[in-house]
Amino acid sequence: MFSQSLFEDHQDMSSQLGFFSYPPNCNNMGIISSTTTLPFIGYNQNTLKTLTMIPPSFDHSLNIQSTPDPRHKEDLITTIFGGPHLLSLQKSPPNTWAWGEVNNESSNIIKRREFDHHEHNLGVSSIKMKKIKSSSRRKVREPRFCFKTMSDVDVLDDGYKWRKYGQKVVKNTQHPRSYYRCTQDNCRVKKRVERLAEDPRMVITTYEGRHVHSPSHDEEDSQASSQLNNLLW
DNA sequence: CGTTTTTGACCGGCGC
DNA sequence: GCGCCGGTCAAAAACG
Repeated sequence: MFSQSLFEDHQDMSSQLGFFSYPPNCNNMGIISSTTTLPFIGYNQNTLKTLTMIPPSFDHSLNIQSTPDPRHKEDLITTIFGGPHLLSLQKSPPNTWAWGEVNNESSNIIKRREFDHHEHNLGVSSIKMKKIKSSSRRKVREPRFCFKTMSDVDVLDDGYKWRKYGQKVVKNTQHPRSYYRCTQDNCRVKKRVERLAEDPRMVITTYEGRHVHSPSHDEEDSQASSQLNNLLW
């Protein structure tokens, strides 16, 4: 299972409300923050598609669905979080999935429902809540989202075009961290990629900021994602 | 020849 | 204030 400390070295925890992992049992993990975000992820081995992000103001209740990805014959999971409350998933008894509505002030779960795993076929396996430190005013940060993937390749194809602008060896690790910026004009989104010190088979990818444009697909790519974008926007 | 990568320099935040 | 550390810059090299 994942521990929170695992990620404290990799990203700012101040806005973190929880994390989830996908697929279940689970080489992939996302951070859920109050300021972002909800990633929309299709996962297929070495390819990860982050298709869209839901703006924070998106006033919507939780909507989770799992649909087959026609290209990859693997499940695609949709998660939408938004509105005044953050909604989240939790696996409590095995094979039972629950979502809770979360009070942003207290981080307490104020609603809780459960439903059967098979009925809804969800891919989210766990979520854990963490209290937000609310005291000190801090510098506004671009929303961040990070996950880890078991992968031989460092840079996963996410549909966007990136230019590397730096590389750094970080303390107590043998693998360097790489810094990328989105090549689109006026788009300031960055990502960084590194291997997990404790397990170099794992790649950690962190995105920062929101794209001001849609992915620059390579020809074949657009069908599924545009359908899904239509669904969401 | 335009674009991307490489890589040491530079810079700012933070702890001491 | 100083040194460490992580993030970014930018000139040169590499790439296609």
